[in-house]
Amino acid sequence: MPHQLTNPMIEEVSGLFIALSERSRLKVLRTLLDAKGPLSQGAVAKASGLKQANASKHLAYLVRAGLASREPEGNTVYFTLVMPLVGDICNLVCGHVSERARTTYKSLR
Amino acid sequence: MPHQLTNPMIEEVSGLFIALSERSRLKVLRTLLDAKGPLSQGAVAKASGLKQANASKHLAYLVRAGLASREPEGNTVYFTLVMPLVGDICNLVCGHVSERARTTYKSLR
DNA sequence: CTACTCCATAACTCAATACTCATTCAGAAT
DNA sequence: ATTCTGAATGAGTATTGAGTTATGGAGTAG
Repeated sequence: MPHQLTNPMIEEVSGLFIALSERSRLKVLRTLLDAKGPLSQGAVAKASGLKQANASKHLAYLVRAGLASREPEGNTVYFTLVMPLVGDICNLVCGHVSERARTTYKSLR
Repeated sequence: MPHQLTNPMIEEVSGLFIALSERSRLKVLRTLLDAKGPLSQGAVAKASGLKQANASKHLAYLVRAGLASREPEGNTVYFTLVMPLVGDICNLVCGHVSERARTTYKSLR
């Protein structure tokens, strides 16, 4: 049974997609997705090629959006992806994108 | 098997999510989703509460993004959703959102 | 031809936000 | 106490994009 896209839902859905629509944030997500465990902010910044302040903001953003969790430990702060949705969406969308790429490629031959 | 979020893919994925992250565009999508057939631009604008010029831009945007198709017919232009992805994503995300709403609600009692 | 409808586009305004730099703060180590 | 490291935050800048208004074009009806 398909879900209905009600007006109040549009707010939330929009928020979620905004969180997922930014290149830098996607890099952070990929980093967290690859590392299956928690990563410190520094590690995320380094792996995704962002500066410290920027990574900090994007990570905070993801936490606010409910996509990541934050756990301080001593001096450093560890972030983990809140899995179910992100993985599913990535699979779905990446599948679609590569599918489309394949089709486009074929149609150009 | 999970798909890999490669660097070039990030461009595309980002573009797709940007297309899906705007309230007005989501309203247009919902309108097209509800009407299972093609809709004229005017009909879309009216049903989604957007002004003509604005609806025109968003529809053009969706076509560019590969989410809708455009078919002129005489004087008017009909738009249709390119289904598979949009429906799937909506189901996935709407399901997640309503799930989270339910959880939040419960945790507040 | 004229008038009307439907759509696209340009110019503009305005708000949002990504990025950087600099600073501050907290915990750890010496 | 001082120093060092990891992280958060504020100010400032630049960019992006949504929305509106107004105009032009293409098709249709009268």
